Parts: sequence; structure tokens; C-alpha cells
Amino acid sequence: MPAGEEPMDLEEILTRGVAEIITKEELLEKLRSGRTLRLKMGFDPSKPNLHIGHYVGLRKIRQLQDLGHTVVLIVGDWTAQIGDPSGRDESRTMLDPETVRANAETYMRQFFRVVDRGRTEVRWQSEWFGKFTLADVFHLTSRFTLGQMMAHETFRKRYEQGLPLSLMELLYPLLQAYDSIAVDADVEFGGTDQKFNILAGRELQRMLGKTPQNVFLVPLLVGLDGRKMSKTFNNTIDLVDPPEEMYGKIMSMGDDVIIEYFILTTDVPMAEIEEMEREMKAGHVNPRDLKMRLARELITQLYNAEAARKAEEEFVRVFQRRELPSEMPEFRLSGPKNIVDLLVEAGLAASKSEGRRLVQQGGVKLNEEVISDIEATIAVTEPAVLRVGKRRFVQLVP
RNA sequence: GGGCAGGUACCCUAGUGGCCAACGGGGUCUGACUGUAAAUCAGAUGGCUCAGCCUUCGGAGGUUCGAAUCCUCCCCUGCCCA
Repeated sequence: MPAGEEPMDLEEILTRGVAEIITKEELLEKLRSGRTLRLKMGFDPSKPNLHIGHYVGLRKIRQLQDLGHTVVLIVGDWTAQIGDPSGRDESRTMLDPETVRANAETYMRQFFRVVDRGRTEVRWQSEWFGKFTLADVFHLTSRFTLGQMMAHETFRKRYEQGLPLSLMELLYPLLQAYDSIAVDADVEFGGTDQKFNILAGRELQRMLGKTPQNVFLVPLLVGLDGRKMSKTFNNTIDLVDPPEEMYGKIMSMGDDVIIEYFILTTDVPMAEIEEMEREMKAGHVNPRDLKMRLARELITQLYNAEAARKAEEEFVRVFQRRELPSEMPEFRLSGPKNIVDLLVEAGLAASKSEGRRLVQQGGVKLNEEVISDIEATIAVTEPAVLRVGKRRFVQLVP
């Protein structure tokens, strides 16, 4: 059910949804050699949430895996302690082993929804870094210069802007590079922001007389609103989002990113996508309908067709026809209660102040009747629907 | 070790004795409108026993009728000198 049931043709695999391959000729040669290639991909078990942006790369891995190659998944239990500087986020929280293990498991659960577990080798950095000595650190660090590190845009920027930059962080690319030596990688995958780190691995392999790995970079998918995909903007779709949630999020996406999502996250043939783009530009098709199609495709890929159908039904019911959702949480209201208290207790407001605000702004409805008095007392003798805004519902039962 | 500049709400930032629960932007929420949970526009956005009160501006003390703002010590960051 995940991506890549019918292998795409090689040319499409190497171009669609690919930002850059270093070098494509070399990679083609390896792919044609008949050898089983070792496809490396690493992750830090610090932020285990995979979103639709990661999905782009995972699909690529899956597609190549379907050609018979082996995926080597590296659990970055050491690099996680540094924190990837490419993210420029200087949180150097040392994670305890328990957390690392739990995070890694969460990550893999999501990872293997797309990638074939049977043809994946999972390796932990601690296998080799656990016995690293200072002498090993010398050997590794002596091969790179500060100038090379400062060529990394994120390092340079942070340095120039006077932001903190620890020596430990400079080690990040080196550790990642060494992983390639440890697992003997043929190709390493990552987003375009990983170019520097992956190239460092290629360099190191060359220096140590090994065949340099190829660099396979996938584009960074833009967020639902067209801006950079980021948790702060809340414009992501998580791989573990339930179907209804995915459906809604896709429907809230900006019109101008629809095509990009089709290209990068679905198997819809390019010819068909180009046709959609023309139709949309000409105004012959409502972007909303394309988004509905996109939502169906994605949910079918990540769940199944039945889940997609149900999610669509629910969306149409609640948001297009403005009817009530088929399921909503229940709250037992045994006696009369003030509306504000009720909102808080039913989990529809985080605090009483917020509850008052919602009432005063006209966002609270009982059986579709606006309640505008914060002093109102609510009592029910039969089930009633308490609603906040467009999408939060609670069934009140006596 | 010395000098200088900083540490403000979920994030980024303004504020340098009372007009500060604290400007502005992001995020979030609500409303209007719509083609949709798009776009756009408007409002809201610490808490509470809510015309008032309580807790917030790195931490702990202090000055003052009154402090995010002044003083002392401490912690953290950057730059310069050694």
C-alpha cells in the first residue's frame, strides 16, 4: 500500500521530485552495475515527528529499494546530542538513552510506513562512536579545516551574525561523514539542506581510498501555505495524522502549491498533472476539486482507498454542507452549569478567560444557536451539540 | 582576567522609573465574506472570585510611594583585548 507498488522507470525516479544528484552519471553507472547498492539515510532521534516533507525523500528511497537495493538507516544517537546545525536551532539538549531509544522507535514506526523494513539494515551510531578514542577524533578532525567548515552557509551565517556556535557543532558534519565510512554507503539521501554534510561523507570516503558515495538530494517541500514548512508556522501534515486531519489540512492549502504537492508526493502521471495545471490556470477547474483529488491520492497512499473515501465524506458533511460530524466526543452534563465553566470542563477552552472571549466573540453555539452571554447557564434534558468555531464539537449528554 | 553589548510573553522583537499585562510582526483563536479549514478583511490573544484583583520582562536581593526600566551579586550569550 505505500508508495512504489509498480516500479517507475529509472529516468523518472532520478528526475521527478529530485533536487540534485552528485553526480548523476556516477550513480547511473552504479545502478547499472548490477550490484546491490547501499542506500544510506540517517536521522537524529531527537524530533521523531515525520511530516509530509520527509515523505518526498522516503518515497525516493522506496522507489530505489523496489529496484532491489538495500536501505541502511542510521540512528544518529550521537549526532542527536549535537543537534543538526543545518536546522540552525542551537538546542543542544543531551538526551538520555531512554528518550533516544523511544524517539528512535517512534521514528522508525513512521519511517517503515513508506520504506520496506524487510530490505532495510538499521545501524546505530553508537556501534562505532561508542568505542571512538581521542586518537580517532584526531584522525577524523585533522582531515578537515576550519575554512571548509565555514564554507557551510549555516555555520558562516551564525558566526557572522554573532550567534553562539560551539566546537561540538562543527563536529556534526564529520560524524555524519564518518557514518558513510562505517556502513560503506554507495548513495546518501537527504534534503537540499543536507548537501554539505553528505558531501563531507563523499570527501572523507575519497580521502580514505574508498569509492565516494553519491549525493541524492530531494527538494524541500513548501508548507501548506507556501511558506517554508515549519512547526512554527503550523503548515505541515504529519505522517501519523489521521485521515480526516490530513484531508482537512490539504483542503486548507494555498492554491499555488497544489501542483507541487502532486508532483512531489503522488504517483499521478506527470502528463496528467500538467493538464491539471493548464486547466486551473485557464479557470476551467476549481482548485478546490484538485485539492480533493490530492487529498484522496495521499490518503490512499498512506492509508487506503476506504479511509480516503470516509475522510472525504466527513469533510463534505461538516465543512461544505455545514452539518455535524458523524462522531464527536461526549461530555456528561448532569446539572445546570455556567457556559464558561462548561467550555473549560469540556475541553473547548484552555482557561476561563479564553472561554469568555469565545462567548463574547460569538464563537460558541448550542444546537446552532449562538450563546453570547457569559453568564448563561446551560442545562440539557436530551443530547445537544456544543460547538466552538467551525470545527470543535462536543456532544452534551444529560 | 579586563572592557563593551545583550538575555522581554508560544517565537522574533519594542519599551530604559508611573500613561505597562507591556508596541509591532509571526503563530493561534473568533467573526465576516467565499470556491474550502484558500485568499482577503475585522477583532481577540497571561490568569482570576473581572468596571477590580493576582502573577509575568534571565535569577536572587536592594533603592523608591511606585521598577521590565535604577543599584548589588549571580547565571547565560556575543564581540574586542590578554
